[in-house]
Amino acid sequence: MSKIIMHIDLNCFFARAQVIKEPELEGRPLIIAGHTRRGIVSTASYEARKYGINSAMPTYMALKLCPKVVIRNPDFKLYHDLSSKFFDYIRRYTNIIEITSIDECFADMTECMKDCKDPVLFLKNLQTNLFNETKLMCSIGLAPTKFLAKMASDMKKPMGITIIRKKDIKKIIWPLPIKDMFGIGKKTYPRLEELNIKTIGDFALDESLEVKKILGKFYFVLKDWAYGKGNDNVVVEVQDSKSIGSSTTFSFDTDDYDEITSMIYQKSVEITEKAQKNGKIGTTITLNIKDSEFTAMSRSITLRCATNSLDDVYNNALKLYDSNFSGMMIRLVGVTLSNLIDKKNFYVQMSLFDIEKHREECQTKLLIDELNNKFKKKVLLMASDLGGNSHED
DNA sequence: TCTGGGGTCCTAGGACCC
DNA sequence: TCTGGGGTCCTAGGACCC
Repeated sequence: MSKIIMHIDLNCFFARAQVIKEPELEGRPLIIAGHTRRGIVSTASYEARKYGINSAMPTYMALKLCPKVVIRNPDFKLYHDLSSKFFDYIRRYTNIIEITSIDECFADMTECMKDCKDPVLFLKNLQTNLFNETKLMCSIGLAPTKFLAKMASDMKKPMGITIIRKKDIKKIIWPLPIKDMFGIGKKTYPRLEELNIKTIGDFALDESLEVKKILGKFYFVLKDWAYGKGNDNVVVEVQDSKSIGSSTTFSFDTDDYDEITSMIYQKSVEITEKAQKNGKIGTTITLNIKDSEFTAMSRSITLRCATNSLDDVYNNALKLYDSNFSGMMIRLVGVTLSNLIDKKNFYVQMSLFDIEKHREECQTKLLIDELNNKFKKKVLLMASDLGGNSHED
């Protein structure tokens, strides 16, 4: 017996949220965008899209296409509040919901729709009631797997409802262009098209080694998806974040040491404050750089002891900058803390030996190399204590 | 006036250990 | 003696998603 999985996605969420806040913007071309030299469009209202404006387009280009477009900066507090209302609303139907981003989720509707005679009417009511209560618009997909539900919700916007049954896969999913398949992005689809894979159906039927090579182990996942055999397990638990990062693009590329390092400091402050607030510590500090040619680079260091102290993060990020990128013209700089664990689990992750010998260092800014050297010496000492027996394979 | 910012996951190569 | 093989961790880059 297959499950009934719903995917529900808020239509132009950021733009819609702005209209809810400023109702006089209803019906006008509106973009949520950074209004700076290098700003880009985050979301465009349907009225703005009529002018050819799209997400990820530079703001100046949007202005060129539609000089009277209304521009608003993102308001994440507003989005967060509306997003909570949205998920609370869905929970009235089922508690089995998996939140995949601020404006979309999967819901396992198997129980709540098991005796439903008219699923379209049921979903229409869900959609209309959400609109009446919150003024949020959504598109809904219903299918036996998460992949199919996601594809279904994408098919009609705004306020669409699409149901895909297993027997309809070849009719509804297979004719879609391969670039519309979830998981196939702008780098991969041209390569597949070159191999004559133009639609999802072409991919489903293809057996060639070249395609396998392009997709790696993802190939088998996608293949399952295309045949309706994908994952139908809606996972409720919020998974712990694995990294916390922050980056900024300079208005003008720069090689100014003070400007760059003070930005690295600022980024370090942001991520350590967030980590501290969330009770997270991490071992790996990464410095992200984009140069004038838009080439992304990164350098990282993994510490012996997890940390979220500003000193640790900033000093290591600075060291990575000094030794790799100093003097280079830079467009963007970012700092990321990863390999995160909960601070309360910290001591579980370390042996007693580590803690006793290095309690002090772990809380300050001792680097992995220094620690490693100490460990090596200690290990050698221990080995000689044991009579110097060493194992050879 | 060309191209934001927050993430996740995968890959490939190297170091190191046994 | 021209030199295995498995496992783990780390690094850097890349693709994708919202």
